Amino acid sequence: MFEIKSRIWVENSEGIFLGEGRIKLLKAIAKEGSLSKAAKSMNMSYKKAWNLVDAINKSAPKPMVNKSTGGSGGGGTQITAYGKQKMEAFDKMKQRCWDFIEQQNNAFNNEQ
Amino acid sequence: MFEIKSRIWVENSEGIFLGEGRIKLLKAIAKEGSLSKAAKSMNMSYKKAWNLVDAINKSAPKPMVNKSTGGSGGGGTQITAYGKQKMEAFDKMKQRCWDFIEQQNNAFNNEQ
DNA sequence: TTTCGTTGTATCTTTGAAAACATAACGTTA
DNA sequence: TAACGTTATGTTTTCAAAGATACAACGAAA
Repeated sequence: MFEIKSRIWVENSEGIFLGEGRIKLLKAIAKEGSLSKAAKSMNMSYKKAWNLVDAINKSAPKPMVNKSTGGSGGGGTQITAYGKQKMEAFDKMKQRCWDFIEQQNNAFNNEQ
Repeated sequence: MFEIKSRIWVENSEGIFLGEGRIKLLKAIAKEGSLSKAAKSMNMSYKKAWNLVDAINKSAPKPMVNKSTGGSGGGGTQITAYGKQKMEAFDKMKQRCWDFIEQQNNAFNNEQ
């Protein structure tokens, strides 16, 4: 029995905007309140996480995160309202695609 | 304006069965009649092509290709009837998924 | 002004995948 | 049996991505 798998992401002219890994990181940032803690919670190096957020920023038409350096807690990173909206839009879109692809399993396995 | 991109492939318990690259190679084999010519036509090394076909064989429940070594033309590789059927099934399934994903572009770009 | 936990960068090392290279085995035909 | 163009397989090299390490900059609070 075969199973259809897929990867889905969103691009614009500036490059990749959101993908499954980036969404996972953004969710961790929203939960942890900082990029370094988010990276740690995912067992990802800080540098890799920083590069991902940097790439997101470069392709995003409006800021996805607010970063602050220094201050009482050392700083931190928050997701903007725009960022949250795009994250939700991605998740919904991905789910619709997954649901559709799931239906295709039967078609592929039964096709003569 | 964002664009949704995707990669789609088919697995079973033995590993990856068919993906977009494997389908492209199988089509070249069907056209050329040999693995080495197919690889050359795609600017792919023979070894890489051979490894791909080997992986396909290992996950396929029934033979996808008939290979012969030696003989008049040195041998060759043909796609079996089963192979052709699965290639078509994959292409149709992929097209349905792409059509659906294409529709999601608007939904993602317009979502508030 | 010292401390703290962040963000921001640079550099070096490791690792894994891809490519490049080399060569054996095969079987029909001449 | 020699030649040919395949398939089959092993070895080495190259290269880019990932990871590891180190350290500077920041700014509020004590």
